[in-house]
Amino acid sequence: MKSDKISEAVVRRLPVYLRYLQELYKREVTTVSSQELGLRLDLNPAQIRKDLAYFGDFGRKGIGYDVAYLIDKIRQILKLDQQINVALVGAGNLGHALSNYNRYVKDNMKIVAVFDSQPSKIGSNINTLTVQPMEELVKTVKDLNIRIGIITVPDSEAQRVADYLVEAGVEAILNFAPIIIKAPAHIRIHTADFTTDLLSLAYYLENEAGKEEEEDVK
Amino acid sequence: MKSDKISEAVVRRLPVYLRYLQELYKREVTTVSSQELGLRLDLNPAQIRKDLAYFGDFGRKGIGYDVAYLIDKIRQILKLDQQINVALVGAGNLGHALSNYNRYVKDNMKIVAVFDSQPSKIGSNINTLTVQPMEELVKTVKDLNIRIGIITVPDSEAQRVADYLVEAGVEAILNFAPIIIKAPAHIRIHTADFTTDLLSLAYYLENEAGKEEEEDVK
DNA sequence: TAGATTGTTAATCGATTAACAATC
DNA sequence: TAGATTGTTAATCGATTAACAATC
Repeated sequence: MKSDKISEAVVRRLPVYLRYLQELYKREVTTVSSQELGLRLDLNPAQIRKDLAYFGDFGRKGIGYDVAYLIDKIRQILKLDQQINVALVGAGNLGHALSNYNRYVKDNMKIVAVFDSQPSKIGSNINTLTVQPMEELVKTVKDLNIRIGIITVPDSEAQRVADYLVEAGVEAILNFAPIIIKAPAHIRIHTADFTTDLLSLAYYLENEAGKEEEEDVK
Repeated sequence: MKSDKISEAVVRRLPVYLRYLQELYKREVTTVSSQELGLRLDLNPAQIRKDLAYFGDFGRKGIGYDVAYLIDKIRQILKLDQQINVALVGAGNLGHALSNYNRYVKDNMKIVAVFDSQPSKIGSNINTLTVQPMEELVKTVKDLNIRIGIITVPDSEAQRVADYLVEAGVEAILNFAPIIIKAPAHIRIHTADFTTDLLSLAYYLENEAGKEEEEDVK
């Protein structure tokens, strides 16, 4: 077991492991090897073993990993052994889509409040939650011990919403607006920007037949 | 100018550059340095210069980059100088959210068809598009020259939908289902999995005060 | 000319992978 | 015991950053 600083790449693979382990658990598979995990998750088995070894000796030589035990351990590492309350800011289509994930997430992460600035949205219901006005954000975040904020507002509002969330004491932000948000260093920000994913896909398309690229001659 | 194989990391930064350049263009800024770009985008200026230099000598020493010219060049690199047709499979909330992005995307990437397997959804309208049954996917993709597919169906259907898309001749897939999809090597797949983003955020939260971690003694 | 900034090489840093002793 | 598989070290690979000559 080591205790270096864990790299972000490692941390981002943990939820991937967790998800597949949960699937195995449902299928009543009790043991799994790094080999099998790697095959299914398109990862190098050595990498998986190394990732897990950062946090402890979870496996058994000659046997593999106990599925239930490893699930427990990863949930502890990710701090998902306690309920983590989340605020969703922006009650548009994307906000709706995200709030639906509440039911799937058996992972103790729960959206407990939804905010929007549009008067037409305020007071309406999303699943079991009522959309609150932005003015209540700071108070509600404090009252409900909300620790993570999700931003699904238009780009132009994203930075302002981030500032509110920080003011309210949130520790981390998941930002869906395709802009770089600035916040104090102790706030963890992940940007979930699918326009980047989509546009970068285009690079890998075949060039259309018949289309000559004249300027590449040089 | 080089012509090595360009790494994925580089390609994924191109849309980020493009977006900010477009913002500068709208603000009628004509020239920008790697310094300024780096500051705004939280990237090392040397990295930005290097990224761009893979594709050509776009800047001018002592001056910087011409905004309009660089926008043009990046759009060419990303093949966004031609219209790229996209199919959306899954007309749920997430699908709705994505289809809205059509209007923002002045980038020639356009969702031109929407599919779903649920009878209740088929025939309904999303913006200007009518939801089609899955059975029409292969034919429509061919007829409309659709080159990219976006998957926003439940996990359990995602692999099957991917298979359809591949059969129909799509060249790339953006997958929102949190599973690893298998496809032939020539198909480019990007996974946009925000549950991973969200769960990994939890790792960076402070440990709750008063909570002793007994098992870390060892 | 002096100041600014690129394009590019070399140095550094970090992440992935291979290999294997330990051991179930 | 023989086979399997971990945990970990060493080797490799790749990406980022620093530095600077070229030049606008």
